[in-house]
Amino acid sequence: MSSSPGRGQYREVADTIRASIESGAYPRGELLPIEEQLAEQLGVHRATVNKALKVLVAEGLVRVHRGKGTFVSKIPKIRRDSAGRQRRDTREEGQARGAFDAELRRLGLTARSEVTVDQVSAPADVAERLGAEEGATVLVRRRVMFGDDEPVQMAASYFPLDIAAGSQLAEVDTGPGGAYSRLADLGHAPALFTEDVDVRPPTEDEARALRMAEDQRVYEIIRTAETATGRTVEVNVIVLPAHQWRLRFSWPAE
Amino acid sequence: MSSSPGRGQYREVADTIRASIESGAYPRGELLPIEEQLAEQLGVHRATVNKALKVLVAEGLVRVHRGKGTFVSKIPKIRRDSAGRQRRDTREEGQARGAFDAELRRLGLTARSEVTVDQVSAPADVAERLGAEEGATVLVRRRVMFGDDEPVQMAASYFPLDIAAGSQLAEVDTGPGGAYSRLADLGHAPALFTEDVDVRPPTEDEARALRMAEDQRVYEIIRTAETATGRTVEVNVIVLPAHQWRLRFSWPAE
DNA sequence: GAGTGGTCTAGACCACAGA
DNA sequence: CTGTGGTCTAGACCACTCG
Repeated sequence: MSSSPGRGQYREVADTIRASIESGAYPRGELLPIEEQLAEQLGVHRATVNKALKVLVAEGLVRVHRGKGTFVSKIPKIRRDSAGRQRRDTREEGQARGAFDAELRRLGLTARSEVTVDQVSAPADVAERLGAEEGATVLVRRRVMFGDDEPVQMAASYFPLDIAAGSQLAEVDTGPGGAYSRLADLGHAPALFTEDVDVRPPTEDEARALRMAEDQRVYEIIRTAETATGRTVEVNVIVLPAHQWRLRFSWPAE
Repeated sequence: MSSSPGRGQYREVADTIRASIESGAYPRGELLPIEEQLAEQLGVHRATVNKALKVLVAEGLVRVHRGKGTFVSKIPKIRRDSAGRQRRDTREEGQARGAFDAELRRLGLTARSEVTVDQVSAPADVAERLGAEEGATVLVRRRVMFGDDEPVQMAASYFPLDIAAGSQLAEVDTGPGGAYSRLADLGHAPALFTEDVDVRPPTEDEARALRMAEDQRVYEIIRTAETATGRTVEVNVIVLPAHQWRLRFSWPAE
């Protein structure tokens, strides 16, 4: 490794390894050489290689399994289209679910998700958005979504009990058209969606559940659905590994 | 520093320093003690403090000026509302500009921006979105926005020459209502907006211009404006330090 | 030139995975 | 038990800022 164009030898090491990966020297899902070996090949100390690999981890290009080694990532960028034309096309079996499955099919991955339904005391910010009192009991539908058995999304969707209790929203399968169709059936059809998007390091729980490193980032998307009368009938907290997703929004002018 | 709850002593060090900042021990804009001193106070090596500070930099809580020291950040989260109700309220002097000024006023910061106008050969992705040939000449309006003299946004807005050449879009000041009003005057009123949102490490240029560290992230937002006839009349590439911004989108159901 | 952060090497020890 | 990455200390040198 000669001297540096930018600063930081580790950046140059990162560039070299990135180039190797992109040239196909290490295919998707394959193991990289161990750090010690890379260090020797490149003529630097292992700590420098370690730092370089963290750059690539941050970019989402590689994935480290401690004790096993460093792998080239399998998952390409997943697209999420929040509103607009594509939504309608993929609406067969319910909003997010149908779109997610279609998108993963497009990428050649197998989609799977795990759903649980519970009643919990609403977190403060959720309660506030629902216009409920802090600590009020609400229905929560939690979903973890996988692509080829790697977790790619966590979501927790909250509904007011007076609407959701005893309805199909409290069942694992919400039926045709998904949760929004059920809300409509119940006389609370959403008329306006709002999403607040934030980017932050994952919490420790999130890092574990989504198999992320601490120097990666997640999108935290908080979606609210309001009826025409202005009542908020759903708050959905969605957490996505930022390096795996691209978001799309569209809306009419004026 | 005793043993760790999570792993990594540097995380604990980061927590300690974060707590000090949040308790007000180090006010906004003030210098932290130097790394050597923090290391001594906390009984760890300087390299460990350095790593801990990188965590706080990643979160946007502190800002490092090499050779000067480490400061507590001055800029709180800035909100950007892409569509929906708030847009109309703040539309006095043109879209983004008016909303940006209003938001910074709300935060008690002084807004300023620098605009340049040029004709350039369109980058490949911009050309594609504009439906132009690669390398076609287009008009570009570049803007850097500041809050209290810290850069908080870069944007490059591209227009087809056949629409923009010789119009007020080629002037530094686009006049009342901003660029979209001028497009409307010219018979190309935008009817549909689309934004693609991505998160990535800053390029070296971006890191310099936005005074960011390499382990921070930017939002890259690519906005396109289409007329009712389906022609794309603007492509705007917006780069924001991710830790400084929260994005909001809203749209009607169906 | 002195102060301050950024990085590198060297070597050690720890934690986790798998045979 | 061995292999692999994660981190820590120690000490050094460099780059940038400011007087």
